[in-house]
Amino acid sequence: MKKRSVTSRDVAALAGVSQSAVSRCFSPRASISDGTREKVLAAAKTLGYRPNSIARSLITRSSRTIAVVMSQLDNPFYAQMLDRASRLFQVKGYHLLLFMVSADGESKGVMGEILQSQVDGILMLSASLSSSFAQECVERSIPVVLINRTVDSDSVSQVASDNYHGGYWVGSFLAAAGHERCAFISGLPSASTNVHRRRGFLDALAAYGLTCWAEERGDYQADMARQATHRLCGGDSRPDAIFAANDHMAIAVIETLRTDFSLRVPQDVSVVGFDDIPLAALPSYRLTTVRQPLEEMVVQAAEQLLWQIAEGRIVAVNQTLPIVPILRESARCPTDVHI
Amino acid sequence: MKKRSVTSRDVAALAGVSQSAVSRCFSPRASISDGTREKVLAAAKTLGYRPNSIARSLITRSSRTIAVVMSQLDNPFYAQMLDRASRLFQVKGYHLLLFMVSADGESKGVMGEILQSQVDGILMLSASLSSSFAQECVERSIPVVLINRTVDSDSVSQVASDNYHGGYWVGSFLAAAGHERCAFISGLPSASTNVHRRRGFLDALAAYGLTCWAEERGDYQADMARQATHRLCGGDSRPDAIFAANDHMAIAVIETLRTDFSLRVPQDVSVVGFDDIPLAALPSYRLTTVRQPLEEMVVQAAEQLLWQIAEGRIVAVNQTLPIVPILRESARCPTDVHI
DNA sequence: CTGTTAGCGCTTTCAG
DNA sequence: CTGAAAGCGCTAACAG
Repeated sequence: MKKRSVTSRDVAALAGVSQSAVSRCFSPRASISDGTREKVLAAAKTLGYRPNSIARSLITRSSRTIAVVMSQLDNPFYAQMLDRASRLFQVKGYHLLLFMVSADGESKGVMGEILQSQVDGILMLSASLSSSFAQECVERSIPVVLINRTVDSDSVSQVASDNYHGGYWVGSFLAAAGHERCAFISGLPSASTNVHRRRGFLDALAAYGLTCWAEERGDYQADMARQATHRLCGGDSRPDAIFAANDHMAIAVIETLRTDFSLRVPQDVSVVGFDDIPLAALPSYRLTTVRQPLEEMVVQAAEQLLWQIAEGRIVAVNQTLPIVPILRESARCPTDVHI
Repeated sequence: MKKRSVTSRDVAALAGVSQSAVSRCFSPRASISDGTREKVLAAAKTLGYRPNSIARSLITRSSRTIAVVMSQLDNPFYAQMLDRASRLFQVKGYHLLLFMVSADGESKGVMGEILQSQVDGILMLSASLSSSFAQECVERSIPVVLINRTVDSDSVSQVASDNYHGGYWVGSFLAAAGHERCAFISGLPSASTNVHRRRGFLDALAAYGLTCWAEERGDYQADMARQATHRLCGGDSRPDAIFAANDHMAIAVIETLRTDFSLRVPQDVSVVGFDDIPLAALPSYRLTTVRQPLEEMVVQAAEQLLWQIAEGRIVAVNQTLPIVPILRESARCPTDVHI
């Protein structure tokens, strides 16, 4: 057991004031005279007193804590998002409680724990939320914001980049450059990001009178993308362009193409990704990709969460942020590029 | 304000039992009859009751929460560690509270917040801890485990890989292969990992009658490593081997060598890293490096933390885990390799 | 096995 | 401005 810690009572006794005076001393906007404050602060210092935020949370009904749910910390894109979110909330006086779930589907158990942990808000970084859970959050008036994932509920906020048009851009870019056998390596089939990127890609291809030459499943994972590349190029004919649903996979595709098939990128096969992770810019890859406004997405999500918390009510907002095509050298370009 | 939530009282009233019966129902090993349990559970379900863990923490003096302090989420090595740690603690029924600090030195403010947040333990992932803080943690009997960082205090536990011998291996490997101008790109000067890797490297070189040809500061950051490479190779002569204090920098070094100086690795310059991040194994790099037992380090750190928490007392232990040299093709090999 | 009774450490009216 | 008093929701003796 932990040894009894120093309480506001102890400080009060030493300072010769009431316990509530001590409390006021550590409350932002409470009226207290300078004299008392000094006595209290002095006593607090000698005793090494720190207000117990658990007790504070219990009474204020606010833990100043945000739950972050995510699944893929190995994808630098989400690692970076977490980094940003953490620093951002820290500045606002909130702490992050981290929950990792398996890639697909939410862990039912985990969501239960989140609810019990009395967080003030929930941030889902590309993790799925069941509508029954969304419902329960609303009932407890805990705001939820999904980043890059949608849910069948009109009560949670969503922030996403324009995945459809990102996919559309890739499709038209590839088609305009004269590619005729465009393949798609998908992300998680259940992920809205994947669905939208794919839809956009297919629609663009169709607009050029093309169909997707082949489609393989990659689940947003590097090693699955590697296998998908093998299926794509192992036969008699092979694609002349591959759109991987994210950069993480696209890098794996490029490596596989070069190493296992001695194919050059983009001379033999064009490769396009999605996200624009730092790695994509390295000379070894020079990956043509679609940049998601990472920073902006986090900022918007945080703002929505914070605003709802301050307001004390749930106001669901759907935001779609514009993407930015990034032209590098991993894909052959149309003669004159129309972005 | 949050709407009043369902409490154990409400459940008790509906189930027609006492409030403490409800409490027992949700406590692991409390004696309660099946009949009562069913009634309570039924009532709880219809009301959507979830025990408030804040209130529970207040009385049990245990938040079942671990603070994780780290600075570099962009380094995949630490992202991976966080991932592992998170899942590991989750299984044990603990939650992680994430605190990001600036790369060097601890944020004084952050450590204060950690103390107030009443965590049961603190895990420092390559983040520094001042001895005064270590002291304060001991006084509150909050166990602390540092991973890959040491602190001048005999009351906190430390888990690290054998950085000295890792560096030593690199030095002797490079020297044995006949390299004569070995350069070192350092990590953070204040980091114990950097100090030990460097010391080992220098000692090995000395054993071969060599000295470090040049030393540049990289602070464990990719872009600083790029600049360091420029300083190293921009002059009249250049090193024939570069030891970067971690893989993250080594990758940047290779890219820079190839792109900005048209140098081949390892024919013109050998490059060795440290960590063995997933990227290091990619065909584009095939980085010779020193693997740290990531999984094992996290497991050991978690065990120590959990054990101390269970025991209720601080027992500082220093663990040094063996490293594993990974031979790939980014560095020229000695004719016959003695590992 | 169950209900009653004290609090955990703090914030927050409410008088003075 | 300050102290006294009443809980926040729950656990943990303690009787019955």
